[in-house]
Amino acid sequence: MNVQLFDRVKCSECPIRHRAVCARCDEDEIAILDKIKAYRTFKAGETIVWRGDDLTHVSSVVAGIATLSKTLDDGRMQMVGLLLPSDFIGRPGRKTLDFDVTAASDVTLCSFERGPFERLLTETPHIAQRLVEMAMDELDAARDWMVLLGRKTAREKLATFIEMLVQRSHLPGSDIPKLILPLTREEIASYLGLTLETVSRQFTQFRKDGIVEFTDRRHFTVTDHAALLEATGDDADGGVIV
Amino acid sequence: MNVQLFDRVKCSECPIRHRAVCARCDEDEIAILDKIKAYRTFKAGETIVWRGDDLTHVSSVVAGIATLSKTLDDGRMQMVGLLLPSDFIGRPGRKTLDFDVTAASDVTLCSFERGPFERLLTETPHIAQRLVEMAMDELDAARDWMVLLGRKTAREKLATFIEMLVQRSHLPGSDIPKLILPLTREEIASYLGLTLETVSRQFTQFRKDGIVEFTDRRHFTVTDHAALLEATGDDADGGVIV
DNA sequence: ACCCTGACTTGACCTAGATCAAAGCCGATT
DNA sequence: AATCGGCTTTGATCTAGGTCAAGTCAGGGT
Repeated sequence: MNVQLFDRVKCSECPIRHRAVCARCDEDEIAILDKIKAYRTFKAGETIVWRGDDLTHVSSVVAGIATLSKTLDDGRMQMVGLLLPSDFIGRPGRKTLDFDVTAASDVTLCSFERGPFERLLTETPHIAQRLVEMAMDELDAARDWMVLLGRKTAREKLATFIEMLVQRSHLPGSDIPKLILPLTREEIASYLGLTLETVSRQFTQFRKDGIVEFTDRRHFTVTDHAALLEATGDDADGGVIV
Repeated sequence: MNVQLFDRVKCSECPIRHRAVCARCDEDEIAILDKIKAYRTFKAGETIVWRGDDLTHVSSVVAGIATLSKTLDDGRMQMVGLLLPSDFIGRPGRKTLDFDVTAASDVTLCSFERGPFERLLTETPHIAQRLVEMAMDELDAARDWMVLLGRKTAREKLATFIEMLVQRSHLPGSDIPKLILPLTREEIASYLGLTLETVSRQFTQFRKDGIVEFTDRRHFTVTDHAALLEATGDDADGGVIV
């Protein structure tokens, strides 16, 4: 993904136009955003926001993947969120974040200065509404993750993680889930409350079970989606009765 | 807590007047709420809202304690939130909840019918703002809990739970934390991602370590608050340097 | 007073996943 | 093409916390 390229993209052609914080905006509102937005990019591994730092910008992720994580004094780390394209960084009424935001891959953000953006919020209910909606979705996701962290086995955790990738990257048209693994084993472990060794072992098991197939370390396909769902430990059926 | 009593309480004398969803309302706005509110009570153990059920009312907890919990098909359960007085049940733009809400003790709610309340929301920014603020706080709490569930030891989990009780029930004036344990060992275990036996063992350990002292099963005092903080595993010092 | 009953404690044992340690693998660098 | 340095895999061992199984305790009802 080329920054310079993105720099010239109009909102109307933006890949996340209909999912991001601007999703509900009409043409006039988009025109305002278009004027005050600025793309920013971060290399894989760079920290986008430090916990507690003054948030100069709020942003939408346009491309790439970022992680939200918290660290205990002794170094133990827990990821508390994963940002994929269209996800938002920043919160109404907060100047700081209580976690680090890190680029897991190269990341392109569509950013707004916080001050102007918050002023805009008061005048543009479509943005405020969408922001609240997105925050509510995050809260739901956080609670699902609490169940995963508190009660699921290592196998169930990894299955749930893979299924989440399928859900989030599966475009309604296509049907063969060919996936890119956006995180290292260590990062996945941090997300799932496991160690990297356990994650690796579970991947191996899924391979042996014929549930996934790797082409290389970062690319794989789900070869048995039913078995994957079964392995998540969640209410498996979405209403399908045979 | 007597229902009949509460039925006659004016908002202006309500114990949660300045912390609940109505916290920012002025006298005129409160007058409107006062007219459409209704108290409802639930006995300990009763379910207040079933996951997925149509939410007829939204409510603030006035007295008592309620739990939010999710259950996996095979019965494993994880609490995903604890509602204390002033906490809110219901969400802007949602007709259902994705978890069960259960009365852990006898509970008194201040309820509004969902329809009228949501209409009110659009006209009363003070309520909408406060609701968003409270949701954001919940999201923060959920993320802290993810760290607890994913990375903390049993001892750290229980210490964090007790410290949370201290924080939430410690009125700024008083200074001897004499606490009521609002949950059974099993419920605490469900909240902490542990088993009830482990919770019991850790309580015993804290007793032996002289950190807490029980008068009976539900009442105790924190006798060594510094040691309690130390045991939580969090950044212990709130800036205090000796 | 005396059961019940449900909540709690304690002990013995077991296991999933952590920890420690050693290779493999692969892309980047020279 | 050889070396290097991050990842990743795999194996051996350890342990925190789960599981199973007795008790113990306290309060409420008859």
